[in-house]
Amino acid sequence: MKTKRQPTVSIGSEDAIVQLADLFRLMGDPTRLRIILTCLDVPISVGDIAARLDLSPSLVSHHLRLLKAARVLRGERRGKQIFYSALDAHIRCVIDDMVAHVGEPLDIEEAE
Amino acid sequence: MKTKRQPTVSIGSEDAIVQLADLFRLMGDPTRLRIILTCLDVPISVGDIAARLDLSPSLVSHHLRLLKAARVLRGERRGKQIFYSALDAHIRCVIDDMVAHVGEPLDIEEAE
DNA sequence: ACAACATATCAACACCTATTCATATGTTAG
DNA sequence: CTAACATATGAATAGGTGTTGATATGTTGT
Repeated sequence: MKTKRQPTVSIGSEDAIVQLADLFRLMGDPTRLRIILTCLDVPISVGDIAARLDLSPSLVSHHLRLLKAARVLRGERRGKQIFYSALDAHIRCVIDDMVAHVGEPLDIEEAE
Repeated sequence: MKTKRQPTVSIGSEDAIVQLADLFRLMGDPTRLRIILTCLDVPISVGDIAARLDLSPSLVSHHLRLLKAARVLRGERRGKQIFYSALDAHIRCVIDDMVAHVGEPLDIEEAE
């Protein structure tokens, strides 16, 4: 019996790795990561994201298209505006795990 | 009482976001992600990584430098060879969560 | 219908980065 | 010390990508 659970998708597959890397790359841009974080709490419109993060609506929309295509966020039309929110809770888990990683890696010697 | 635990690092900070994005960006390259995955199981030398992934030792070394600097992997010299392994278990958690995300996001309509 | 607003798309540029090849550093055995 | 191996580093290049500004699409009101 192994302690670690079997992953849902076989990691060895080329396609799976590329798909995973695509998602990580999407979160690897500070602007896009900010947009993701802004959408995690509550659905928010494109204009409000732009205003809160001090970005042009055009840029926000560009990033939202990528995030929507990658199924990180989903957009729901409500009148003129479109409200974006996280598609599921996994992204928050991923971010929390990474925050935990950043928070405590300083127990090894820092030899250079 | 909130259901979600407080993150270890305040996400709102600019530096924290950039640091997180840096880590995600590192995992956002398929070659680097493959290297990370190869090191997760057991410490492995640069040459063995290159051989297993069919990459040049030079390229592997380049990526390992970045991953070591970002504290994703650690290198331990053993004779002529240097064995790389994950610095902590968080990276595996991050990947597992992302795999879970990839595995089950197909419950919403796929309208295009 | 039109006007006003919200969002999306297009093209272009500047910047970054992954890869390759050559070379350097470091380690062990003889 | 030299030779052979393992890894690291440097420069150069090709391809990718974030950002901007202009324009287009879509929606609501009058």
